[in-house]
Amino acid sequence: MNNCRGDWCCILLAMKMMVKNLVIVESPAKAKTIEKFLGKDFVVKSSFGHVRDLSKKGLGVEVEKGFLPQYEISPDKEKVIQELKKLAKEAELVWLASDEDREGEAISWHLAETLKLEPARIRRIVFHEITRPAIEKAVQNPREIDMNLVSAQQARRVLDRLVGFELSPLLWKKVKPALSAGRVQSVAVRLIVEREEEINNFVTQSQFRVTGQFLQSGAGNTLPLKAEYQQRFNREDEAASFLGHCAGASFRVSSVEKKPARRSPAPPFTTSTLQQEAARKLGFSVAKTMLVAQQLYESGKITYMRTDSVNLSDLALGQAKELITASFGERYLHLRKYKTKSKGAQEAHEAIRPTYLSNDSVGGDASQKKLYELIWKRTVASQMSDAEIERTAINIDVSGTDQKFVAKGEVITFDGFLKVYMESSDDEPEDRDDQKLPAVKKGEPLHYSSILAEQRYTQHQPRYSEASLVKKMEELGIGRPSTYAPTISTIQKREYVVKADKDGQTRQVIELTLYAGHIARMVKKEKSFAEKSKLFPTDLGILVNQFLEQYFMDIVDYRFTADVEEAFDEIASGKSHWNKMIASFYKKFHQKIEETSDNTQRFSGEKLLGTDPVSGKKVFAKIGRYGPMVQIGETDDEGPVKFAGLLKGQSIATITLEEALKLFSFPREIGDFEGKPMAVAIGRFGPYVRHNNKFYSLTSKDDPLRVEADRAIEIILAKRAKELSNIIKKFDEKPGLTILNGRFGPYISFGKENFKIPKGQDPSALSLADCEKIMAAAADSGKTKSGNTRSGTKKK
DNA sequence: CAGTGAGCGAGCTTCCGCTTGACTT
Repeated sequence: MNNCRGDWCCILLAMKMMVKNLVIVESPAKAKTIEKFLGKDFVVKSSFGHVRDLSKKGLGVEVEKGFLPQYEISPDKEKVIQELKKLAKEAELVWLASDEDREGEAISWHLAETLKLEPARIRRIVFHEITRPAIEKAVQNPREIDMNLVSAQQARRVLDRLVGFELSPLLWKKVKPALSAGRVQSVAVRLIVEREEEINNFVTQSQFRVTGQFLQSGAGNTLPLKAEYQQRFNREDEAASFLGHCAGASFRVSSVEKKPARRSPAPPFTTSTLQQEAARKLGFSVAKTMLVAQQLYESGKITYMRTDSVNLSDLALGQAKELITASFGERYLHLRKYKTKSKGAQEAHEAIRPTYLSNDSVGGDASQKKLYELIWKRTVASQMSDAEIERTAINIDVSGTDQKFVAKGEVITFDGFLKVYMESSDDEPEDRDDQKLPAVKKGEPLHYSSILAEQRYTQHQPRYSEASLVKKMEELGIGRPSTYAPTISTIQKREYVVKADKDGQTRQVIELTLYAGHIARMVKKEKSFAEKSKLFPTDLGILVNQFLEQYFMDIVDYRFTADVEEAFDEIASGKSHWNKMIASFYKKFHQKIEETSDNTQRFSGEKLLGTDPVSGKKVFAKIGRYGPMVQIGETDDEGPVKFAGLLKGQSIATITLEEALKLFSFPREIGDFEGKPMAVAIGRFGPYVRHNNKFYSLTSKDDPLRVEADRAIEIILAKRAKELSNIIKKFDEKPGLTILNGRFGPYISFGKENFKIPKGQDPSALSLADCEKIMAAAADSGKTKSGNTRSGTKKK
């Protein structure tokens, strides 16, 4: 509550309180909770994560001095450090309570260094759950900072910096400026590129699947029995001849098999599984899930949302026991301790769970409610009994063949955890075996009502969604709960990957139906499954991946992270020195960087498309400084080389000579409007219409090659109307000054400058004098602001 | 915001992990 607004206030506060014990944790929400447990001799503050990092200038590592890291206080942490320094000075003991993992240990060490704490005043404590007994136990068992673990973190940090800051500039030089590469992101891109290659190389095959509807021969009022023949046919004539055989065959139940089965609940949520389920069940992007989870965490509704642990505290288990017994009864209770399966897991926190399981819903917006409910259900279900199922298989003999029809059914005899929650699957739900089966006896004759032979196509692997990519990365041990979402946004921001939909392709499906002794043939149209919000590699992503695979296979190898993690573990256990580990890696890596830098050409992915019929020059497609483009002619040719950028949706891999040549038709004159010519052209920010020296962007639905005058006029008029509707007020006395409605609310536009209108002022009621006052005030504060703000603030 | 792509050369871009606000033309 005591928000310090100025230095004097902090000093007064510190003098008044004379803090005996200062506890520092990573997260402010955690600090608030813990303070309640510890009593008034303890002040709990947060470091907001790491407080120092390698210098942003240059490598930030002095290679010659045994890879000595050059640490700097992160610009956005100066203020926190100031405050912590003051409190630490007063305190008798400083309790460093960052997480118990590699990064957490390093945070404690950086704090000790930055706050210049004498070792005697430091108490390092750890806890895995935010409960009173856990915190009290932690305070009773302080230890020292584990320098081996800190070394392992420095190795991790330095390795990532060396890889990222040596590879990226090489890409600027060889491929395109402002690109990036790194241990995590480059592998993520590679996964997507390789999946796309698999899909391109996939050859669809089809088979005929035969299913029959059978009836019992006695009273014709029983349930139909849907059964699948256990053999599939490759060719239509084979399927047809089998149906012909069935027309005259007899059918008999050869056996009925019943088997009990169980289904167990999924473990409580980790970051990765929460992202996957929220995507499947709620349609959330990975970023949205994290945003909403953060809101729930900050309002105290759920435990920490960046975790790789499936563990629940005893407190939570107790709540689950109480709730399940009271709501569903003893029989539904089955408390379990789950163990993580992912290899790199560091388990510094609990699984993601509701703070109070007795709240089965919370307030907040719709997204918060839905996500909370999902977490609640998953947590409760994880402590409930297995579902019990009876699986039945009815085998049906066909006279004259040795294969059988099999009807499968499933009956839930005890629902157990299914009463609350069922995990979804990424796979297409292929016919579920949940039909109700009639009671039949062994040896009983059956007859068919219809038998269908249906052409089925094999399907390529699905492309990755954000969430399924996270799942794969977790399996490979690449990235951490705190970086999954940012990594996915980075590879999209670099334009290595785009999120897009793909319509299914229509194809023909042959259906043969045996009904009342006759076979009917039908050809139906079917769409192969469409993909929504999937990750597709771009030309740039494919090219950069090709570059890295060609020259730096070691880095993009799927085992690279796993291998270096092993080396970090050696350091953490004191068996090896971090500088030596880094040195042995760097020698070979840096040599390869130099070699590639000196001895290779620009890497443009150039592809010859054919010859330009007009000039007779060669036409190429490649990646240029500004992205994918086509060019006519080479530098050695006579006359100038011509260039044109690719349109959205076009790719180097698929563009034809004809399509390439059309790109040189810009700017396209498309007639006059209000006495001035209009032209469609392609600019840095996409296709646009130019008219009377003004620019009007085309929408993504417009094809710049096809837009004609009527559509162009529509676009021009639409933009004019929109601009008009944004005008709140104009002043005849001062024509250059307008009050406008913008993305961030109302503002004053004057010449080329813009001024924000302070909150609480009605923009339509402002007089010219009011406007001038706002402008003068802004100019004033602008001056003082630029006087004392730090340079190098973060940009978007 | 707006038609770049040669070549010159200035100055810029970039990594992964830990954490939240600040504040936008």
